[in-house]
Amino acid sequence: MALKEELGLKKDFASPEHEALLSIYYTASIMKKRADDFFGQFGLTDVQFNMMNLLYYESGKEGGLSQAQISTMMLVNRANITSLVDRMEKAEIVTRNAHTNDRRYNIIKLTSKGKNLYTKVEPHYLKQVKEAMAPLDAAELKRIMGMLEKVRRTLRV
Amino acid sequence: MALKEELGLKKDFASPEHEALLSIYYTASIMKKRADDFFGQFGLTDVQFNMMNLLYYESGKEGGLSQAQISTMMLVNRANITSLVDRMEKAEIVTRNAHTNDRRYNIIKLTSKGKNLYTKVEPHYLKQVKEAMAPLDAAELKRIMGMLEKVRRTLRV
DNA sequence: TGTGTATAGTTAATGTATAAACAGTTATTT
DNA sequence: AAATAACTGTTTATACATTAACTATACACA
Repeated sequence: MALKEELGLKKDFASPEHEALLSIYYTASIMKKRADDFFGQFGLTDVQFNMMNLLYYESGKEGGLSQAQISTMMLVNRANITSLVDRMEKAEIVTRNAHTNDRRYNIIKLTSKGKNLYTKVEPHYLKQVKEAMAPLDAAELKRIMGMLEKVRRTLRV
Repeated sequence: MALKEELGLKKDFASPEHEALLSIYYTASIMKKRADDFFGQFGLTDVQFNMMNLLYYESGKEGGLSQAQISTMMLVNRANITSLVDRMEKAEIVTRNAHTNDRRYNIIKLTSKGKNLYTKVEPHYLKQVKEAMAPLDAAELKRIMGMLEKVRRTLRV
């Protein structure tokens, strides 16, 4: 069933370009809903898990990341990170400490509770990801990533 | 530049499936930001324009749509539509009237101001869409839509 | 005829996103 | 050294997303 039917529309899309753009948009929207449902089981949101992933794998020699670094890697405004860290600090998943040399920075780190939760959830998450993308074979995965990269390059200009 | 470099990550993605999923997610996120910037010129958001599009092209014999119909076509919870219509009613873009036969329904219609604004913005929007998707030729557009459709089918189950 | 069920819309609590304005800290420049 | 610029994080106002609980209305059927 094509997007038009999935949304219950009567009118055709204005152009193949429009249909493709909306396909990307709505597919991402459905993926996000599924991810949020999944992470809800563990008391997390998809955004929170994403931040935990960054802290787990991308931490620098400080053993953590600044809020600005996190916002760059998540492609969101840094104002977001303030409240996101607030919530996760309250849940005892991360700590927030001033950088010793440069007091402009907060260094965010996973607590041991946060690390344990991350390693517990990650394998289940990666299994879900494989299942979600199962209809695409290796060549298709490569092709779709290439096409999306070209689109992003155009959008970034 | 691949996604890993775009986000400034050190570690590789866990699998091609994971990278592809995040490619879809982040591409949609960048598209949304661009759309919101674009519609901001006209005092609109992307979500508001999307609703105007539905009212313009998908209205039934009532000459409008119910909030439940709108929420279905936008793939969002109906609770969203209450405040969305509130804001657009305030901006005099739409009207909200009780259905005469079934008073459970609100019928949402574009005002003449809303229609004028829609027809003014639409051609510029469609031009932007063509530009954004220009790096993909007709065959690629078809291919990416087919792949995304397969993914959605798996996610919906 | 009345009772239970389904549907539409609203509200409240919560999470995430933006932009703009601000304070504090550090870097640069003259 | 003092002035300026750049950067980090926070706050506020606004928009949009969810779920759960609620009211009102309509329908189905015993």
